[in-house]
Amino acid sequence: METLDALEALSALSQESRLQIYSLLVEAGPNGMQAGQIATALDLPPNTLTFHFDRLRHAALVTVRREGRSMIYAARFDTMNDLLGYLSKNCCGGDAQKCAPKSKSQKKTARGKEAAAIR
Amino acid sequence: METLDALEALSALSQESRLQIYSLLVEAGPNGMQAGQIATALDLPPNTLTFHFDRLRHAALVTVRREGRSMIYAARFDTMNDLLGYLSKNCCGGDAQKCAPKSKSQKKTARGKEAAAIR
DNA sequence: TCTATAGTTCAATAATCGTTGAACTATGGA
DNA sequence: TCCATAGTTCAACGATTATTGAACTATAGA
Repeated sequence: METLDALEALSALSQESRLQIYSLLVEAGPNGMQAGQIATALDLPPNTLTFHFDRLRHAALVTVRREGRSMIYAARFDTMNDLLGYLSKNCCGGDAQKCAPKSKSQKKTARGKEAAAIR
Repeated sequence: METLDALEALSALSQESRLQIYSLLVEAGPNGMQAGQIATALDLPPNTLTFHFDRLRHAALVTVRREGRSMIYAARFDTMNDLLGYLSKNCCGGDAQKCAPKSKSQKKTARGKEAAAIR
């Protein structure tokens, strides 16, 4: 995944309503969910919802298909997987240890340092 | 990690300059980097840089300490690790398979479906 | 003490983003 | 064909965000 794609995905997910929408769609699984169901669940007006869906769609985080009168949105798990890969690669360097949770003894040392640092 | 913390981290990383800053800091490792070095590397004025550092700091993605006249910023790997955990848990559901890359045969089927769907 | 270096703070501005209301399109059923 | 349901489009508005210039604070060295 390229930096610009990651940036679009991060932007799409960095908004409360959209993160909620996306979470619902992930729970719903590959079959997706009707737009109206999401509107009800999150109490969002239909035009606002369309706006957010568009952003998620442009970030390749969801797909849509029509089914009768309903639009069915579904999460694109492949993109989330790519994003996780990007963040792990570009934000943890080659060294996976850097991102790994610290062991207890290491944690203690780290805490001491952190306490001294300005946050 | 709570949803609101994840949202703050995602917002902090969803901006080009900040993602670049964070990447540099990750490369630099636990010892961090002088603010001035980052300013030079990314060609950003000092006040703009301070603004972005503040957002990264509030999202708990970096720490600062003073060293003589320089401010040394460093990535907080623990937070990135928490964010990856959050995204995996809340965005991949209990079923890690959902986020896992598809096998070749599955990919083919999936492509057919995707082609029919409106993006 | 004086000066240079390294960043921060603050107010102003421009750009982007999210929400809303009103009008519109698409589909299904009577 | 007419009506109801399900969403989309578009323009307008307010809120948030990023950038900039100018003034300021903190530290080091002469």
